[in-house]
Amino acid sequence: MTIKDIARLSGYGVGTVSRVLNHHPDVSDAARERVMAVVRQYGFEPNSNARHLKSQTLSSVTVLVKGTQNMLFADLLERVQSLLLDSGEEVFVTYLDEDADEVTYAAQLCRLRRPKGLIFLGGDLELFRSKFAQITVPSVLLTNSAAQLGFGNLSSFTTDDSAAAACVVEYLVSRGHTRIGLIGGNLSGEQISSRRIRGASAAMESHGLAFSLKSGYEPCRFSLPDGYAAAQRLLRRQPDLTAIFCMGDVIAFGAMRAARDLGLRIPEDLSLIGYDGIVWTRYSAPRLTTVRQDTEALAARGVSTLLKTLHYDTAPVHEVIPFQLLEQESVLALNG
Amino acid sequence: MTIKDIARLSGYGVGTVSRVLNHHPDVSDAARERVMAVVRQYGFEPNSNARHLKSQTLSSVTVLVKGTQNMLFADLLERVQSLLLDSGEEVFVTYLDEDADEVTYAAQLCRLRRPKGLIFLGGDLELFRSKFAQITVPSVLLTNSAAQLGFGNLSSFTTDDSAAAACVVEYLVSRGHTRIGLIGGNLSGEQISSRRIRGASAAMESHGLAFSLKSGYEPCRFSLPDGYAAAQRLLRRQPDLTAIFCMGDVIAFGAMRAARDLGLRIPEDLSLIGYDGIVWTRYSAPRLTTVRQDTEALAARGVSTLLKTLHYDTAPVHEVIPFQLLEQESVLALNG
DNA sequence: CTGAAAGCGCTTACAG
DNA sequence: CTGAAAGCGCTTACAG
Repeated sequence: MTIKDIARLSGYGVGTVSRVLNHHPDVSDAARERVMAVVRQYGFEPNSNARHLKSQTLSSVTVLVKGTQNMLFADLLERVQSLLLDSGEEVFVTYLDEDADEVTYAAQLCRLRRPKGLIFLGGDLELFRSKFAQITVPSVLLTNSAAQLGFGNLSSFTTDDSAAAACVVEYLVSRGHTRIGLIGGNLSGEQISSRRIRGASAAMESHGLAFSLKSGYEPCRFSLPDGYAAAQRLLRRQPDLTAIFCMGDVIAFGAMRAARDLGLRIPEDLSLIGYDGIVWTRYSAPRLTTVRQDTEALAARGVSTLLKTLHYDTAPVHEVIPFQLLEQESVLALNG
Repeated sequence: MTIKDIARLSGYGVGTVSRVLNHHPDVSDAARERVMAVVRQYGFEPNSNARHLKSQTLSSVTVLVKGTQNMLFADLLERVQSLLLDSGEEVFVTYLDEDADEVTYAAQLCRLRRPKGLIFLGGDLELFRSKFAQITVPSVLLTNSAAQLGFGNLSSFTTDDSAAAACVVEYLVSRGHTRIGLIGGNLSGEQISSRRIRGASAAMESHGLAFSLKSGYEPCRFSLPDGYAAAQRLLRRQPDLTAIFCMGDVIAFGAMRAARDLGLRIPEDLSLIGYDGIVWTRYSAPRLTTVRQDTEALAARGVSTLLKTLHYDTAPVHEVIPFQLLEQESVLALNG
């Protein structure tokens, strides 16, 4: 069943059928109705390859997810996909390793697949700076800011990671904590987590707390086992810590288990604070105090901006989405 | 940059270039080397739409994930995608709602996108029985058995859900539990969970335990909030339960929180047992006793079977992958 | 082993 | 408003 069959069956030419299918205005109502009747009768679906070939028009929106274990991205992905589908866009999802080069991958994808737009869930700014120029389709980066990069086709929406991390430290200090450790993410490049780490360590220094990245920080990937291992290393090295700030909730839950296996109670013996605000933080025992990123707003703003830049030629948008310190049960007040 | 440019630049015709690109044997070494040199020099990538248009050859493998919150599928997806990529297959992922009609969706996808193969992560057998006939590409169903359906292009790999559920009940009974509740999944249709529920309730009956689906079972979706709500309903109705068997780990963690909010300690006041064996079960407090599905084997067997049926015309395969009862810390021995 | 040519199923100026 | 025709970038018999 091709457009030719529909033409024959409806008594019109293929041109007219094509125009009806593409909601072209210059078609008579009679033709539109007749053609659609036949299309519906046979359940005809135009061949996507052929359509994109000729029109050189671009196919679906592709979402690149950096890291498979990061529940924050799972949450964002669900929202993004559902918003996109609601707008009638086809969605293509690809998972990349947390340490993969998402920009090079995306560039190759563009050559092969000609997506009409790209949404990055997570991204290393250093890679964007050096390689994004080869990508020409409208793109949106979520959870990191590309404002400084100045690409005409790249918007971004992010939490103010540095402020949020500082806010966490303020909170811990206000609860009497002075020996605070840091776990998770990576300082290399400009990964999402690097601003958090820098923000937190700067805040500690501004409070005159003795903190060195070398002894008070352990990098790790965003997964339970990695959080577990990092917390063990840190707690062995610095057994007198009263609080650990983890750069992701998943990491924090790994750390929670590690602390318990070392005989520590949460929060009586060790306070723990996460980042992201995934659903699990509200179901754990204790419930995890964390920085809640507004995934609803991130997804909504990201998708609507992408759709806009897909249709009109608007300038890129860069926004900071407010976060919220979600005070729950995993931090003990030492002073009160 | 098209194949024509490569032809011009290499001094050969487009036919020869195409043959080189497709590893066709009837090409001279000289032509192959010359063409590939030009291809590499310009980083040429053939247009995927055009390629698939003419050859009517099929594009990528599509993975349909039923349910976004189900961590078991996240685990399977990661493995499946990585195995497929290792074999040089393009992978396309689509998420569907837990209650969506995956077969109708897949059929439409086949018409539009012409995937070369399909992998279903979860599926309702009733939908497969009534509608899968319209799908003609090689397919694999994971975590449910399609053996009884007899489709020539549908393989399946699953845990023996009914035996596993019976095993859970045996285990609880052997620990002295007699008042056991059931949470999660859906009895309607032939969802993945329906065998578990039937297997468990049959095992209880065979032990002469008073159990009625009506009062001892609460259906729910695979998510933390749904598990929470279902456990609350069940515990309010049946406050004297000593154990609850949850049809998924995510549900069990929701139930754990609900029990605690009702003032119950796990496992001292209430034993909890899950299903799936997701990573979180090994990091929670208490660690969750659960049925561990062998995701590594499910993914490996599923992918290798799909690849085989993609290339040769082999008969479908249906296998039961052994499960393991992972005894951890969430079940109390009442008789010990 | 290679080239010229037809054709995959659609879209889109171009006439009318 | 509509049709006939060219063409998107590739693959694949068909000759040679």
